Amino acid sequence: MRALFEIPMSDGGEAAVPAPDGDQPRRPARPKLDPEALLSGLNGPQRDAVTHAGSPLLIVAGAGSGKTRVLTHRIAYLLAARDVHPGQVIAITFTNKAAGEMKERVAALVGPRARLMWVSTFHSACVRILRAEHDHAGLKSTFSIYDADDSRRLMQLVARELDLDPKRHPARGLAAQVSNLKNELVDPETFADRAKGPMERAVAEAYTLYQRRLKEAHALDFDDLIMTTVHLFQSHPHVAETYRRRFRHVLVDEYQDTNHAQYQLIKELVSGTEGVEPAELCVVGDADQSIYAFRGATIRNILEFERDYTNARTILLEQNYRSTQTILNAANAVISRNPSRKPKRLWSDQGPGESIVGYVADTEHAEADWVAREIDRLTDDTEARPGDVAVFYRTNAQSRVFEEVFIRVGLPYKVVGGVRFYERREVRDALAYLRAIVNDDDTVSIRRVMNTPRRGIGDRAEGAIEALSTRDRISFGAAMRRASDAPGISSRALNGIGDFVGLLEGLRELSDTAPPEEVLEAALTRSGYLAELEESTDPQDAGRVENLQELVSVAREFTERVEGNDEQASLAGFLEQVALVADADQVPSDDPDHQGVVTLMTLHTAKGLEFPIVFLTGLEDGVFPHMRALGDNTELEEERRLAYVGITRARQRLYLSRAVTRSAWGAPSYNPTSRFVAELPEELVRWERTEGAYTSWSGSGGGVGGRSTTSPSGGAARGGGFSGGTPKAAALAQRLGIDASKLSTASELRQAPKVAVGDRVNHQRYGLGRVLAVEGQGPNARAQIDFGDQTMWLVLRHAPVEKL
DNA sequence: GTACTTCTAGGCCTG
DNA sequence: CTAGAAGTAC
Repeated sequence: MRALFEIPMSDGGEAAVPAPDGDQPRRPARPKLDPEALLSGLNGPQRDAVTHAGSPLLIVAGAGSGKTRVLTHRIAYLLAARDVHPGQVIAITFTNKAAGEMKERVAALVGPRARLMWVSTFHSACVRILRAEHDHAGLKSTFSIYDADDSRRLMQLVARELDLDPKRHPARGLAAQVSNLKNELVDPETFADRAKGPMERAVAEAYTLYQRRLKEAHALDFDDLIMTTVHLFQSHPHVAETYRRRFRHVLVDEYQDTNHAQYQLIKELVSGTEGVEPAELCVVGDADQSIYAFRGATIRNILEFERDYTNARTILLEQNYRSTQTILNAANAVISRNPSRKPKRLWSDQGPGESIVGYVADTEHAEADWVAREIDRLTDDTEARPGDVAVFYRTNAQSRVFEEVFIRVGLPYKVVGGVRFYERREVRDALAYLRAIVNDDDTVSIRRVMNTPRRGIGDRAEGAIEALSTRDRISFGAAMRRASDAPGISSRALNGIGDFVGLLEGLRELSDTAPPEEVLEAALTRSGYLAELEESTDPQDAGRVENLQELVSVAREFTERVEGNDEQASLAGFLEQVALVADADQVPSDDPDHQGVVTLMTLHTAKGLEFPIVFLTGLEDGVFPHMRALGDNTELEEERRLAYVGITRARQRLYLSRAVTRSAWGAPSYNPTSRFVAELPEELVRWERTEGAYTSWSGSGGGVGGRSTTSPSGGAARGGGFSGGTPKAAALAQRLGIDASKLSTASELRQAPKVAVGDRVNHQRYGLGRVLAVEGQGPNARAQIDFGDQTMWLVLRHAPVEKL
């Protein structure tokens, strides 16, 4: 990593002159950056937001109001008109994608100098600070970062150690509560003091031990990254002062999504100390788009900004450059139902545009049929390409029906969400190997892979090692090296442990000289992990091998990129990169036409995106708004904001649909119309079909035959899958700044497997079978397959069948 | 007795 | 789909 406080010469060759504050008279502008040019093309409020100087600034940016443009131009303006040095700017976003985009757009305005700014997510910024100040924070520089899954595993160990009843205190729940406490900056001692009742006391105990185990493992979980940084600033004022001196301009995007810890972090950064003036703060957000309360975001941070920061100025951006006025009217109507909301009304000069179209289907299948037919009509009329269309739903489970129908009619699509690349078991296993190599104290990672693949080390042996480590107060890794001292350990287990210890040592040695991708490959081959997958007959394992290959390429790209910056490619650096990238965001590719296929995603995932055509589906009370929100006004308001987010994604056409009956958990349920539909002014929506129009023609998905499109494999993914992680890997690669086109796309498109009579095949649902007959060719090929208990004809292109 | 495999129950809201 | 339980193999 680059030295933290290096302030090199700017690209123009001019010496950097840090400006004490913003309000000084203008100097002659740099020749390349004309402040006036930065303001051209902006509307009034946007201009004000860019030029405002001095007091804290809140930019309330409605959906589609040009928020990123304002932010990037403001940064450029600071440099151009106010002589701010880029090294004095820190801009914080929530996703890596947003950070990358902002960096790019600022660089386009101000040139390579942009590299001197910190533009990063909260988590990345904190890691950067903690790595630099690790000795002050009591950490070793190679600390591990635990994601939610690692946290849960550690919590499970802790809960077992404390003999907590797993029914009353599931690890998941404990981890969630601890996460909430950390987001509130409540440390274990404080919570233990105030814990009341057996439930809270159990949580307090778990939190205390969990935190101790984390420390022993030299690991931080995701929430720790923020909390530890805040505590570091509070307990080491001189450290805080260093950063306060450096960052004279603090900008925060998506401020409505900040939790208390993040709020406090910002507060620490911008508060003045003796001899240090407070930094200039600018936050951007939209309370109406706050949809992350469930993970600690608190809308109060944005609502109370003016109270938190005296002299604060608020600027409203209400002109929308994305949607038609009809769509905005719908959005305004829905969101205005939220009480105690600050008034804001989006408007557009694009005119009313198309009417919103509504549809009431009898079943969820009929709903999906209608969506497919409508997309087909739009594409046939060349009003849109599939890539212009997005289908939104409340929960991931709802995607299944759409996938089934889209596969059947041959409509190409992709699902965004679901199991992410880095969440896949094989990827996590591989990363656990790497973490065990880097950090010998990382108990969670060591325990994860010490018997993967099988080495004959079972629960009993694991317990014996743990007992030894407790008894002799040594780390789990150290105890493993002295396994023969562990009482009651079997010789079989001892052999396996010996193998594993030797393996790690060899890999550790290799990692001193070899780049990450080589260490990774060595770990996978030497451990036998790869061989086991390659020999497996389970068709899923082929995809796993592919995913591991992707991970190796990701590592290789990392090495190449880092070496290009004259930095040493370390394993720890790679792990850090992956840990941060693997966090919260999974954002679809930025491909201008969205890869030419219809995009399916949840409403939460849709935030920040836009599509010419949007289908908002499942508009039923109990589905959207979600059942769990129906009885709670606060949650209902958040659901309404979610509706607002969904509606405002649409540029030209908005479709609304619901199903009268929908089967959930096997049983059909009848849900009333979503209350959000009733909140729309009637004249905005043209209902193509309403309840009571029982001319049911669902089921056939008619009229879409004869296509020769290739269906993406996404449909098979959810059921346990054929699609490897390739699309996700591509997204990951993109976020890592890697050329995704270099990644294999072989598994992206599902081709009909070529089979002949007598071949053995594996069907995702029906299992092993033998081909009895084949008929037709190419996309139309069908095969008769004997599955033992039944025989059936299947269209090979659609059936989740794999040749063995 | 230990490790490993198979089975089934419980779970899904959203990142 | 994942974790615990029961069953099987060594």
